[in-house]
Amino acid sequence: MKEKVVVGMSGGVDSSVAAWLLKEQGYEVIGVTMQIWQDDTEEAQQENGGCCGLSAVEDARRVAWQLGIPYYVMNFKEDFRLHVMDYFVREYLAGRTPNPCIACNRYVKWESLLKRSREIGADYIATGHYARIERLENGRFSLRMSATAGKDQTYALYSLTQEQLACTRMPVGAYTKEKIRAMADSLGLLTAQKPDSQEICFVPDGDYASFIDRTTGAKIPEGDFVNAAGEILGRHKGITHYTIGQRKGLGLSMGRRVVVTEIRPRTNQVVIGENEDVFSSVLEADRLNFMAIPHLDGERPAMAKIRYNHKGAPCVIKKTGPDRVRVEFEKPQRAVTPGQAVVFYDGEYVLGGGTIL
RNA sequence: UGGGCUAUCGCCAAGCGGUAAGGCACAGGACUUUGACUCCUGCAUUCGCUGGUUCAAAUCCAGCUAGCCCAG
Repeated sequence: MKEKVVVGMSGGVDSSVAAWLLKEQGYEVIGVTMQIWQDDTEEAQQENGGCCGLSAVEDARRVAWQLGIPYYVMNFKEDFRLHVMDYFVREYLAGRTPNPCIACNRYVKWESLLKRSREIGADYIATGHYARIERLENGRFSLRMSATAGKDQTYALYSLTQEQLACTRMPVGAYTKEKIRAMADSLGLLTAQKPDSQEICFVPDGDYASFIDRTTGAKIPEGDFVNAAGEILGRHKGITHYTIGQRKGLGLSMGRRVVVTEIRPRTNQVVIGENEDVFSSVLEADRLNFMAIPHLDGERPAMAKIRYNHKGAPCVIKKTGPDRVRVEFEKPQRAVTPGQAVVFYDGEYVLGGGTIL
């Protein structure tokens, strides 16, 4: 009896090849595309699909047909709205900078999709992420960076639990992006040449601030740009337009590069300072999840990434509470931003991670 | 209406007779399954206005206009 796996198909190259690889590995594969934000009525479906757009369903359906596997579309709009879009808006209004992809992975892709997949008899779920799931000597499951150096997606997956990792497959993690495309090409998959997705999928035009305005139904109020001394430097377009370390789009010509150093939702102020002011050697994080280790005892050295595209920096993690750690970097890091995730690594393996406070 | 100073891209600012630096801002692109960051490209045929001197002026001269400062 073959083991059954549900592959989340986004309509892109990676998940297309993932489905094929699993079939090759002997699984009974079922293709599923998660409908998460597309408006039923909105037919203005641009070619810009992101990871879950319009053409996504058609492309995924065709690939499934090419591979000869059953294919379904599952509706996760409610979960997505609740755990991703609402969270996204809430965080920005609170002056923090959310990472919607991480929330989507955790709540929608793994919680909801896994649950629904089990309901239809699947043993596993799989995705086209560039990461490897491995079982360590200590018996725990962990994520290992993908074989493609510059294309590692473990950062966005740090919140997966042991149970979730145990029943997940990420077949493309063992290959390079080039190799995956080459496979898609030789298989004649129509998604072979689709460009990588990017930006926030539910904000195709990239104007997330306007998206927040539309969602809340109210224009986010303008406010003052101030310096550390409290002097007013100008007017900002609403705190949702900014994040720590940002220097573009400020509209301030101070004669030198100037950046956002702090966002104060209470007073609706955005603090401006020098680039040097935005470097920090320490950070605090909570909402922790551990992978390679069951929990943290005392302290331990590690490499930490504070954003998706961060090379990682050496640090020491110190437990400061039941669900709280203090991270001390060897060297100051630029723009440690509340709301973003900090993910710890031991070599290529994910130790765990949390949300920056 | 005595005296002095200054007027160069949206902002700041080089230039001092030889045919308009740079920075910031802005725009476009690259990068990127988050926001940012970073990188690349673009951005004054023109120097407050009008004349004059000169082969040649943003650069010298004159007048005008505007702003600032000091005296009244």
